[in-house]
Amino acid sequence: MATPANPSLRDTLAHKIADVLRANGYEGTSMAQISKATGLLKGSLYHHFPKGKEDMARAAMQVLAQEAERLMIASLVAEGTPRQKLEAWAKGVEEFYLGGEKNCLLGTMVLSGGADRFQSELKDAFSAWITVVSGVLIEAGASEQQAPRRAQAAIERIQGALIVARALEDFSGFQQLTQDLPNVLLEEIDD
Amino acid sequence: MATPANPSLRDTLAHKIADVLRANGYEGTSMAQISKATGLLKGSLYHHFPKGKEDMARAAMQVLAQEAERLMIASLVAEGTPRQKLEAWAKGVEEFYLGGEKNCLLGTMVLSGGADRFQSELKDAFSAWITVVSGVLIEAGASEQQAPRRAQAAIERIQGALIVARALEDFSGFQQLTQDLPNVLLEEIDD
DNA sequence: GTCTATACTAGGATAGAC
DNA sequence: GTCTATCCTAGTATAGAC
Repeated sequence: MATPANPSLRDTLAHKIADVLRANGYEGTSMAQISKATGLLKGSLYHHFPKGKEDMARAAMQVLAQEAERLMIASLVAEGTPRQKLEAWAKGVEEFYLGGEKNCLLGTMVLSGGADRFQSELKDAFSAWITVVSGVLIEAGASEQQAPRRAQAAIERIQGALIVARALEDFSGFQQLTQDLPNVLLEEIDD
Repeated sequence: MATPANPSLRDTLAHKIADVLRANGYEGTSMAQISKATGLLKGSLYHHFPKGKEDMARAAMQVLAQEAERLMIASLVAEGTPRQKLEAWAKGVEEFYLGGEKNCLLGTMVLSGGADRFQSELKDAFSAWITVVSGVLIEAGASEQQAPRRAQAAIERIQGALIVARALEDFSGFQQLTQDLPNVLLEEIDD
């Protein structure tokens, strides 16, 4: 199951680790911070993540992928009109990133020294995300050429909005974005 | 002058350091990497940047701000129609980020552990950038409410496109963006 | 202005007791 | 499964010769 009712301890830890990584980046996160965030001392962490920090980051990416699936992707592949799906998606985006206050772990990894280490995971995650959004746009009447471009543009905008919001210490731009997303994506769908 | 004909050694070093920081983030960049990139041994670097790594990062941000001024901002405040300015700007964006292959130091800082340390600089830099682009949009007939939002959206998109391009190992999306930017910004300017 | 040498800390990781 | 203790390296920074 994507989100089990009784999450394993490992998953619970991974979730806390994900929070630290989202806030500080891969190289910017130390074992000491992880220890503090999880309440486990260093030695104990290696019991759950034998390969150390890289292992933890991978687990963090996995649990967040599950949460993203639940909050954002699921609505895109559910029943409903394209507009309904995109509106549910936008709402999930808002929730997943806590109105812009939590960074995207993927984006953070790309810019914080994890790009080489996790290249294939990052590529796959973004590709998959673009593909699903693109599918809804095709369903809404976009051309096979237009749809993926438009989907990628939307995801780019989300990534950028998170950065700019954090820099400006003003999250209204991100919240504005999640409100506008469905309309922007469906606008002039046939050109 | 923004870009002196004979750049000081410190500026030359700062530029090389900026490249490393753009690629690896603040916490992801070590003195060893900086030493290799500049050709100076650690001890020598402290002669030019007494306060160490933080000093170097600040200097890197300054020289890149100058380069950004020259390549991107200058055209926005020069003579010409809004469209001409935005087209020159988009070309500068393409050049400044080397078609998407070089990250934005500002965005990188935000996500790689430099957000707290350089908060005020990051805020000022993004604010200034948004303001200048917004000015051109107002000149093009956008409302005082619409212009800054649209400008911020464009800058968000640039930031996000850099991340996604790097993750996908495909820079065509970024290049597409720089081509479309002027049209997107001027589209339906009066709503 | 650059070098060598060195100090010192923090970071990641391991072994083994409980 | 968590702890303590320890190892080792890499990290930042400093002092002082040249």
